[in-house]
Amino acid sequence: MNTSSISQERLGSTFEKPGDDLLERIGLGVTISVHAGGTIVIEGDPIDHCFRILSGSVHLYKAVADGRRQIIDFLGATDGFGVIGQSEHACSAEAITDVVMVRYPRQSLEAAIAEEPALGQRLFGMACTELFRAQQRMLLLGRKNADERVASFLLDLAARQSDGKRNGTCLHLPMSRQDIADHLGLTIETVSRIFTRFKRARLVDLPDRHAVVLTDVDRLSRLAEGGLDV
Amino acid sequence: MNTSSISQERLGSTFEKPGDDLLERIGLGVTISVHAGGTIVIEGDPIDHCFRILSGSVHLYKAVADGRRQIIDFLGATDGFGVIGQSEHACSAEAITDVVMVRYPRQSLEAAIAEEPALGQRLFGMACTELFRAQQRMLLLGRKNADERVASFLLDLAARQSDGKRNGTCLHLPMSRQDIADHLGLTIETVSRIFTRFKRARLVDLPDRHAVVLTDVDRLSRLAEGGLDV
DNA sequence: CGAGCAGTTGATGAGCTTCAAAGGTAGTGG
DNA sequence: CCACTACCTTTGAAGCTCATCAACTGCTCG
Repeated sequence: MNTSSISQERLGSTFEKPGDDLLERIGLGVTISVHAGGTIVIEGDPIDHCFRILSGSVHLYKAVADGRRQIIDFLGATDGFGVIGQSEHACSAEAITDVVMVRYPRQSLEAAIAEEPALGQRLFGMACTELFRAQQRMLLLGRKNADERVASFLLDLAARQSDGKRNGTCLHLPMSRQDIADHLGLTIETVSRIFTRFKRARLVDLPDRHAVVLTDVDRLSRLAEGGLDV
Repeated sequence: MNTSSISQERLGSTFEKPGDDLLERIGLGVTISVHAGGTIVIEGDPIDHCFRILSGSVHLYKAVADGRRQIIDFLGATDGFGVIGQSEHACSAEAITDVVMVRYPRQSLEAAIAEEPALGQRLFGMACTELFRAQQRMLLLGRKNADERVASFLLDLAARQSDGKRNGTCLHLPMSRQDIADHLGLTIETVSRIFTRFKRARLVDLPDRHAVVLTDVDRLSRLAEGGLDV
């Protein structure tokens, strides 16, 4: 796996979100670069480090022996993974694009938490948010049809990425159609067909393969909840 | 909702698992009884209390407007729910059987955590375990077929309920077939058919509707991972 | 310019759902 | 104690959604 190159630099002040000063103050992170397609951790690895993304996109996934995989989540700048409180990584992590991130030795992080309870609370909050998202997605995977899944996916992306879900919002999709399929429990063909159908129905616009413009958020929302057909 | 009756008693010493002494020591719980079928909390309710089950079974679920629902998890004795760190309950909770549980006022619990960091760490650990289970189930819902889902479900139950997955282990299923279906993203008919097929294939025995005896854990395990047909 | 990969589109089919009905089980009241 | 009722579960037949297989398009990069 020669896709990752480690550059031993002290963490600068690249963080933006509230609470990040906590992580910054510790000053124990090391920045790492991983090229697109590179593997960061593998499911079952012992958790020696936690990661925090500075730029680029990552996906977390679980796989079955015969090649099927389920993408658990897509992560972007300021997101972290490697939940301490477990001994092994529950998911594999792979870079979708070139990625720069900070790596924290697990033990140092745990020591920092012991000294600074607010940091522990923040990590607890992050775990709760992840849990909430996971539960949403169980509903999606267990009980929504293909159209509802794709609509939900787009709205979820919008909620996380831009400042709100408004008509005209342009989403950046760093991941491939296959990634989206593996996230939604569908096949690449089904995802592709639904994208074009959504476009014909003027729900979205597709300027290029990595961009989606939401043109009718209202109908998309109703569609995501099962109250509409296309 | 006249299904719940509150009996104001101080919490005794009914806990068993490690770490429970922490909760016990606080001494702020109030025991509550809920009859089978009774609703405990509804998705979206503000989180005023956290709960811990003493006896009986509960399920957590999320619903879509048109009646579809996804059961997020089944809970039994010593399990808790009502994750603090969120403002609203992410799921509804309903009693499957008559249930006795302890109710903790959220604020008191948060105060207790501030005084006793070990308690916070324990809750953090519980959230991480739930997250891990949620991720497992996303793989199940997104990428496993019906047979694999049912096999995985039985093995998961076995791992939680008894002391290990051995041939001859007898599982108690307090929930209905409909509940199982809503947990696995299937219909009640499909679940029923698979149960009888598993029985014919001598993977399990079904003495009555609320009991399953695992008669071939090996094959069941291979089946759950997709390495086998029935 | 051509090779190769990602995505789209079409035709067919499998797996699960839906609809329908019978069989069991538990709970109720005479 | 037994019959009656209501619900849960099982079983069967038909239908639909999405997967699979296959061919084609278009973009990217050497």
